[in-house]
Amino acid sequence: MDLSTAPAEDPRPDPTDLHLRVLAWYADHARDLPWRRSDATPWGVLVSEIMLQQTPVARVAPVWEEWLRTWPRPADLAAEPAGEAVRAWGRLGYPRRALRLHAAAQAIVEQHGGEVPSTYDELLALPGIGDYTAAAVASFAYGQRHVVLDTNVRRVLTRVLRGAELPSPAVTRAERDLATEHLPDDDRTAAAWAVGVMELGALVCTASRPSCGRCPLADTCAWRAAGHPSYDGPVRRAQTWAGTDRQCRGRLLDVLRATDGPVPAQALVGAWDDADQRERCVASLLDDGLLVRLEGDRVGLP
DNA sequence: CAGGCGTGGGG
DNA sequence: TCCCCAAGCCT
Repeated sequence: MDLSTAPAEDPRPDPTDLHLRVLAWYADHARDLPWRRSDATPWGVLVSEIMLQQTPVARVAPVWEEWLRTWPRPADLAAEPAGEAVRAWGRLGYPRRALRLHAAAQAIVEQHGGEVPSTYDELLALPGIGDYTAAAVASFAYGQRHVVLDTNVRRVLTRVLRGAELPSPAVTRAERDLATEHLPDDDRTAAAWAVGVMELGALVCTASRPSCGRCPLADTCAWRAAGHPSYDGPVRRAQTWAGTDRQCRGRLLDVLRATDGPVPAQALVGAWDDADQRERCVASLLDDGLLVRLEGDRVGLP
């Protein structure tokens, strides 16, 4: 290559080049996920995004299929008691998401005529929908241009553009600015870029053991060029599990999911030995609305 | 804003 | 076995 006529070297890769590489890679390697099919509705996309918050694709897929079969439109879910959503949620984890999705369906019916709203601000106002999910639905379901910053996108951009292994625990202003600078200008390309970078992070540029040999951005990746330096930022405290309220709440709710209707409060005793903790968790589940107390000293799903 | 909130699979 | 998660949100 003749460098004598090349322009001054820009250490940063050309955004358009990144876009083309990611779009081409996605066209060849994207997974055929049900919520990406051409017949998927905005409601289907929204449901998938809520379910995928902290839960792997493999476990979401079958529940999503059944959910959409049962409640193909927001109004179908909104007409049900919230407990039916909690029951159908099964073992996806974080069941408060089921409650919020049900509440979102009701808000969609009451405030948006039963149609999933298309603007970021309207989506953000729905229960259970934060910055990421609002941007994702607006982008994936409605083809709009938004900065979609999930853990996958953050990791890819951090590696390729900043040369670090992992992003900081919380999104910084500089990180968001960087993502914005690299967003394609037009809606269509920006939406394709968002889903493409996410997929690249999920399949190739993974948190552990990334497959740089299969990465379309390998030869422009700052992290790879730097020799894959290890993460040196603040360490997020490892989450304990055994004996926590989270485990206790899960056990308690599992009793209700396993039966059709309400159960005597006494039926929860076998689910957790520590009586104090059990009562505290029952109280918190009641407070969250995941559990309701009924007459005759019984408890049930809402 | 740090901490709470489920679950089951893989290294 | 034990540890680390996996497309965050809310307070």
